[in-house]
Amino acid sequence: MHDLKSIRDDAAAFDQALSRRGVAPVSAEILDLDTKRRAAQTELQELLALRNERSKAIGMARGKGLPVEALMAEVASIKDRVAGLEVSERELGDVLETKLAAIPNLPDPSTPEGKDEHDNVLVRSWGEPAKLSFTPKQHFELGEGLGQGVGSLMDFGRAAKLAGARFTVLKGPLARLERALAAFMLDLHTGEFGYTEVVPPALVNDQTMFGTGQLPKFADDQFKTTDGRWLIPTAEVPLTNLTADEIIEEKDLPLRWTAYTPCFRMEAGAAGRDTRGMIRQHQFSKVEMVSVVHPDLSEAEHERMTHCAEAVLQRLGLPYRVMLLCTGDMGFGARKTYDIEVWLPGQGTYREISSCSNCGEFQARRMKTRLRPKEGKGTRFVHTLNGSGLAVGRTMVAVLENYQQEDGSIRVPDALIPYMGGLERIR
RNA sequence: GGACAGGUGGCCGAGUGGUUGAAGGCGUCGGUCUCGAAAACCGAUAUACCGGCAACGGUAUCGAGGGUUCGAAUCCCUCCCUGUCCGCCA
Repeated sequence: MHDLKSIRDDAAAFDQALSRRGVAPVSAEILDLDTKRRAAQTELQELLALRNERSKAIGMARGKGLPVEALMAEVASIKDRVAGLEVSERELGDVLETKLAAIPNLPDPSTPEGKDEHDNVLVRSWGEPAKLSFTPKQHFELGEGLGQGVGSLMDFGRAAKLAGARFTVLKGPLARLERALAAFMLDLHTGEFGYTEVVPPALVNDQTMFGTGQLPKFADDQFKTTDGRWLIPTAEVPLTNLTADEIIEEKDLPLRWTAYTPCFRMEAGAAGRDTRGMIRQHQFSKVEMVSVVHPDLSEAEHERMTHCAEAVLQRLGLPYRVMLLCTGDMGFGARKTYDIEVWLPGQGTYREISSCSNCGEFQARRMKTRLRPKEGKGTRFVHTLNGSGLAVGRTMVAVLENYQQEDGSIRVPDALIPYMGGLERIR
């Protein structure tokens, strides 16, 4: 959500920043609505002031036993005009809100301009893709080769029977691998990086989805329940909204939260993409990191958070690269995003496994999350950040493909062996 | 799901139609006192928006949204949430 004052102050700069994202100029329309709404508001408030003043006078006159008929007639005439102005002020305000709510965040100056993922910029890479003496398999070939029949460790067929396409059933050591990965990630983020573990609701209301920017624009990407709630597409939604409608003391910042939750996505626009395997599912689990920070510190926090996500891959020995997303590939609420892409030997390519975004005050304005500074008066909007630390399903894919052996078995990464009850090889 | 009781400022809590943004207390901040601290005393202490260069003025907000009224924290309706009891249940 954008600050009307900032659009008023420099409409050209606002439109220019939006144009970097390929969004057509909107400031003229917004400012026109804003002007009309403020005019209605000012007139309304003047009338209300008059009404309040006269009403008080009625009360005082009554107290003194003086006649009040003339005053009452005057207030009655004000009332009709108030009703009309209230309607037009509200309608103008609603239109304005609707327009504003659909405008994406402005890109940070350091976000490169570009059309799509081809214009993303390589920031750094870590690890060397292993040179294998055999032709590596893709994760689903490996997974489906483990176990047989109803004992299959990675079972897409029975998942389809239970729920349809884009679901997976994991069993035995692969089911445990999912749990091991999640526990390993949570231990790292809580034990070494200062995040507090949270178990949030996986179902949230409209307001919560609005706060982080999923609504109103992206309703079609979400699952909605019959009682009007939404299945979270990411734990970013409940974690970030923990601070909604709050004024936080500066001394209590930064807030750093992590949660392991299922995530649900329609994948409406992804027909035909990643149809095999568990890269793109309607349900997947993810360990998410969220930070709520003082506005002056969000850039540093963004770098820090990205390193926290990278640390997971480093300890698992999985090669990756960090990409700075261009304006055209960035999400609705972000002003700057790093994607971490892990090397998948079976696919012979890097695939996204984490996305770390600085949303600036964009979400804070939608949520009404402010901070009270130690010094000085008033409040400021906080900055919010979120990042995957990491997508658990995709991390499993990466482990399978990078640790595969020629016989189709999977070596367990050293860091995970304790979490696997000492198991060193999945076969 | 049923019955009852509630939802007031950072917290506790008063307030059942009139000059109440809201008594009182606690907390917090500033000051007096003190070598310093405690205590005591004095003062300050919500948010958003509108108008204004500013000083300042105004509007709204007592869970949310409607309604009644000249005027609503106070009366009516709907919804949400909390508590207690009952039912059910992982």
